[in-house]
Amino acid sequence: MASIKDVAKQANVSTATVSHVINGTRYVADSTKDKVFAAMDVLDYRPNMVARSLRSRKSNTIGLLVPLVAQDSSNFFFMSIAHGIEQVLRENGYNLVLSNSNEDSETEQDQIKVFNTQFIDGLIIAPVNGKEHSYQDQLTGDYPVVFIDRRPNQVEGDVILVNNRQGTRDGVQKLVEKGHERIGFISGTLGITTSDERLAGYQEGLKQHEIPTKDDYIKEGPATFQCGYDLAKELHEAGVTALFVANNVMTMGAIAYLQAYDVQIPEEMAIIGYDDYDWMKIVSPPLSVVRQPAYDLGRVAVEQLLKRIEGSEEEANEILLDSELILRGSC
Amino acid sequence: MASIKDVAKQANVSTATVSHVINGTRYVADSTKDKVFAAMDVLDYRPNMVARSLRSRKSNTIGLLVPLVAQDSSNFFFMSIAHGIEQVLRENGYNLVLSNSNEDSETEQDQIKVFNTQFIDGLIIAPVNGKEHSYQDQLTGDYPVVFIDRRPNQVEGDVILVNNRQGTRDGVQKLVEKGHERIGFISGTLGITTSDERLAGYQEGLKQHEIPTKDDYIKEGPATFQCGYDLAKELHEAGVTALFVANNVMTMGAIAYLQAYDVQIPEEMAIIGYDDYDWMKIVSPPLSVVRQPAYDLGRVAVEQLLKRIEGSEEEANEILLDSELILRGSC
DNA sequence: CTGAAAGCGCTAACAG
DNA sequence: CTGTTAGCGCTTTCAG
Repeated sequence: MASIKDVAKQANVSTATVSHVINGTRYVADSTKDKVFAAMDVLDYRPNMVARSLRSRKSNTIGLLVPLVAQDSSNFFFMSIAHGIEQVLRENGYNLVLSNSNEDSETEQDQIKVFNTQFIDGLIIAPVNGKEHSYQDQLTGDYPVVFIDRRPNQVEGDVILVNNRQGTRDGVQKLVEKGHERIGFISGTLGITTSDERLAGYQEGLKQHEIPTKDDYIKEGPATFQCGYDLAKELHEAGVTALFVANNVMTMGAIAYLQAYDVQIPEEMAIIGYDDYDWMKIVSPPLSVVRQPAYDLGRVAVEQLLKRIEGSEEEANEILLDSELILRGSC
Repeated sequence: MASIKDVAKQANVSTATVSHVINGTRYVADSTKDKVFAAMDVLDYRPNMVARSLRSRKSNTIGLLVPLVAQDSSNFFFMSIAHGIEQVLRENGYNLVLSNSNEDSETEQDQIKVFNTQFIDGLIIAPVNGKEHSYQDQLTGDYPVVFIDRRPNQVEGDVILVNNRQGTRDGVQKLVEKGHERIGFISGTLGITTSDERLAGYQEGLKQHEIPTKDDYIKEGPATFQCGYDLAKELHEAGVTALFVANNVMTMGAIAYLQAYDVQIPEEMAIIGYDDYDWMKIVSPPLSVVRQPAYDLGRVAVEQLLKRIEGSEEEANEILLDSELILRGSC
C-alpha cells in the first residue's frame, strides 16, 4: 500500500503538500495539485484512515447500538432506523458502525466499552429494556451521544422518541368512534418506557370520551406470540369487543387466537395492531395499525448528533415524532 | 484519556513493559505486573485501538457487507446471519462492522472502498444481485474475503451458500408425494444464482418423479408482493393444483391472491413458501416452508474467515448448507 | 527480567 | 506558495 510519503516523493513535493491537496486545507498551486493527483493515480494511493484518525482524533465514523433479538420482528423497526441514519450519514461523508446489544444489559455495556476504545465521533443508542446501568459512567468517551426510541433514566442528553402516547390514543379513539366501549389493551411487559406510554395513551383515549378504564381490560405479559394469543383469549372471554395490541408480535398471537376460535373480525372483535409490515395486508381482513416513523427517527437522530459533533452547545433536546394511524379492514 | 506513557510513568516502568503486560507478549515479573495493573486502574487506562491498529496492522475487526433493502423481509435472513457471525466473533475477541450495500452495485463498491481504507482483518460479503462489477479489482485490501449466500462470478475464494437446489427439490418432491402433478413455480427474477438454483431444484424434483416440466407452470418476475399476487393468479388460471413460491415476499402475494379469490388451501391449491417467519403461522392454514439455515451460515462463514486470518492456505472452499422443509397445513 | 527508541501514516504548527 | 518536522499512542527490535 502506497503511503503519503511515496506520493510526495513521486510528485516531488512534501508530504504536507500532499496532505493539503487531499484535504483542501490550504492553497496549493494548480500545477502542483496536478502533479500530486497524477502521483496518487500512478500509485493507486488511498489515505490510511487509521493513521488519519490517530493524528486528527476524528474518524468520520459514528456508532449505532441497537437491541436486536434474533427472529424478532422489532428488528424491522431498528433496521429502518439504521437505514435513515445511513442515508444522512452518507450525505455528510460519515460512516456507520453498527453494533448489537442483543437486548442484553451486559452486552450493551461491553459494546459501549468497545466504542470507547475505538475512535468514533458520535454514538446513537437505543437503550436495552429493563435493568439499567448508569450510562453516565459508561459513556466516558468524549463524543456526543443521542438516545433513541427509549428514554434512559437519569441521563440528560438528546433523546429522540416516537410519540407512543399519541399513537395509541389515536387508535383507541378511533375504536371508540366506531362505537366500542369495552376495549381491551394488550401490552408487552410494563415498566419500560414505550409500554408505559402506550398504556397511558390508551387510558387517555378512553378518558377523552369519558369511558371509565377497567383494570380487567388491561393485560400485560412478555411480548411473545403465545402470550398475545393467551391474553386475547382472556379478553375475549371477558367480553371486550375491540382489542388494541401494543406491539406486533403479540398482535400476531392475538390474531391467531381470533382465527382459531372463529371470532369474526371486525364484527365480533375489532382490532388495531402496532407497526406496519407487509404481512398485515394478507391476514383477513387486512389489519389496521399504528405505524411508527422509524426511518425519520433515524434521520432526526443523526441530524441532532451531527449538530453536536459540530460543536452545538444548545441544551439537551427531547424530540417526539408522531405515529400514524393506518386504517384497513380490522376495525 | 490516559495513554500508555502515563501508565508507564505512574508505575515507574517503561512503556514496553506496560505493553507487554497488556498483551502478555513476554515475561514480566509478578511484582512489576502488579504495579502496572495498579497504575492502569488508577488512571482508568484503556488502550487506544486506533494506535494499536496503526502500529500492528491488525484491528481485530471484521467487516460484513449485506444487501439490505428497507422494509424487505429478506432483512431477517441477513440479520440472522449477522447474529451468527457476531456470536462467533465475540467468542474470539473480534468486533463486527456492519455495512449495507442497499442491494445496489455502486453502493457496494463504495462500501468496499471504505473497508479498504479502514483496517479490517477480514470481510464477509453477501454480493448484490444483478450487474456485477469485478470483485477481484475492488478487493485490493490485503485481508481475506468470504462470500456468502450468492456465488459471485469469476472470483475464486471461499463461498458459503445455502443449498437452494436441495431445499426446493425437497419441497417439490413433497408436493408430488401428496399427489400433485401440475405444480406451479413462482420465482423472483431469474439470472441471479439463488433464483436459478431454486428453479433447478424444482426441475430436478419433478424429473425424479418423471413428471415433465411445463414452461407455462414456471413464472418469474420482480420479487414483490404484487408480482407474487399476479403470478399466482396466472398459475391458478392455468390449472395448477400446487404452488412452490421461491421467496417469502412473493409467497405473501400469492397467499393474498388465494384468499381474495377464495381458493381453498390446500384442497384447491397446495402451497409451499420460502423462509420461516412468525407470520407464517397465523395465515390460515399455517404455511409449510423451506427454512434456510441463516444463523449457521453466519457461523460457518466467520469460522472460515478466521481460519484465513490465521493464515490458512488451503484452497478455496465452497460450502453448501442444507435447508429444512417445515410442514404445516398448507400442503 | 527490563528499557530505549524507532517508526506505523498522517496532520498541522511553524518557518520561510 | 511550499517544506520541515514533531508527535498522535502504540508495538517491537535491539540491547543489556
